[in-house]
Amino acid sequence: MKHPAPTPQPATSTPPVSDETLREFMGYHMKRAFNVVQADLSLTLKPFGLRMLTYSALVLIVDNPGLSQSQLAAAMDVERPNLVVIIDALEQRALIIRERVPTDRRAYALMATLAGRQLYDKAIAAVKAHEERVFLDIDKDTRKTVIAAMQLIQNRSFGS
Amino acid sequence: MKHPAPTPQPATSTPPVSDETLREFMGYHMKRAFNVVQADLSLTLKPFGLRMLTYSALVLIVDNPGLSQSQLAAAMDVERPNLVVIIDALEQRALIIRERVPTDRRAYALMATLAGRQLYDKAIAAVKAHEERVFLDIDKDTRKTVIAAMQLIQNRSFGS
DNA sequence: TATTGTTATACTCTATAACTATA
DNA sequence: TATAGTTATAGAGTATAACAATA
Repeated sequence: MKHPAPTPQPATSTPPVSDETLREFMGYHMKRAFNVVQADLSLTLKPFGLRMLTYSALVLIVDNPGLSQSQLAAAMDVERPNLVVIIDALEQRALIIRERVPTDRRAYALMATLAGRQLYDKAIAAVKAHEERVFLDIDKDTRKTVIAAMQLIQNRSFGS
Repeated sequence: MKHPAPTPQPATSTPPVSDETLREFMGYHMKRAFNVVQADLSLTLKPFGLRMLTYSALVLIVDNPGLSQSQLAAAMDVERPNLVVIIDALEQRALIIRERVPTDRRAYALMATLAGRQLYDKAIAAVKAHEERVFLDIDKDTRKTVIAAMQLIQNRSFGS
């Protein structure tokens, strides 16, 4: 992602590149907007040593103490192998612990530590501020409309 | 991305994972929805041997014949080094050509070949069908609202 | 047999530094 | 000196196959 427009354009420049064909596609607008959101979210989480995925995993573990890695992978819509490094990162920083489930010794119960819960609080506050910043120009009703539309896309998800 | 819910859940299963905290964030809904769009777009483009980025590049080159790689990189919001492989892929399939600009022999003028323009037509038709499929449940007014919101996010983009 | 977590692997996307050839 | 394109490289995200331990 690039953040500002780096070239002040001397007014008598080459004609700008037309993206009118792509702008007819809603997916194109979604991608470009999400790039902006994602770039600012990354900057927001960096002081906490978190990335989008480690942040999401931490939040889900705090909110669902004892869940397994398989459950977490399903919730985050990532493959189990990719979750391993995410969990490793959180565990190495002692934000979460892996504890063997006595009734099923294949699985781990994931639980946040006190440090994990404290970081959760701080990170969530920062992400809320980030969203207020990024979505400042979008009024409450529009936000609800957007969220409802995003949920319709997910439900479509190609079972239904 | 996983597409259907793979486990029919025997009704007396473990409680589902709660993502209520994350669901308060619009960025979370944008990401999950875009994942669905992106997964279906990839499947849509695969028969044409295109990925999202090679498709976008092809469209912009057809629509802006003679543009330079720097201009294209700026339009696509990718770094110049990353564009090289994208352009290479299109050129190796003879969908576009690189032609030296006589007035500035550092730059290439990118132009689509006949095959490139023909693939452009087919790919755009397929992507339109893809969007009709994925956004079927979203009515016209809502689509306009969503697109307008996405554009507001991009304009925010952290110069302004 | 099936599932949990893991390793190994590979492909894509992204970002930076440094080079070359031109300007 | 600055820019266009390139190379090399590294970091992330994502996907599949195959394995050990356990069910």
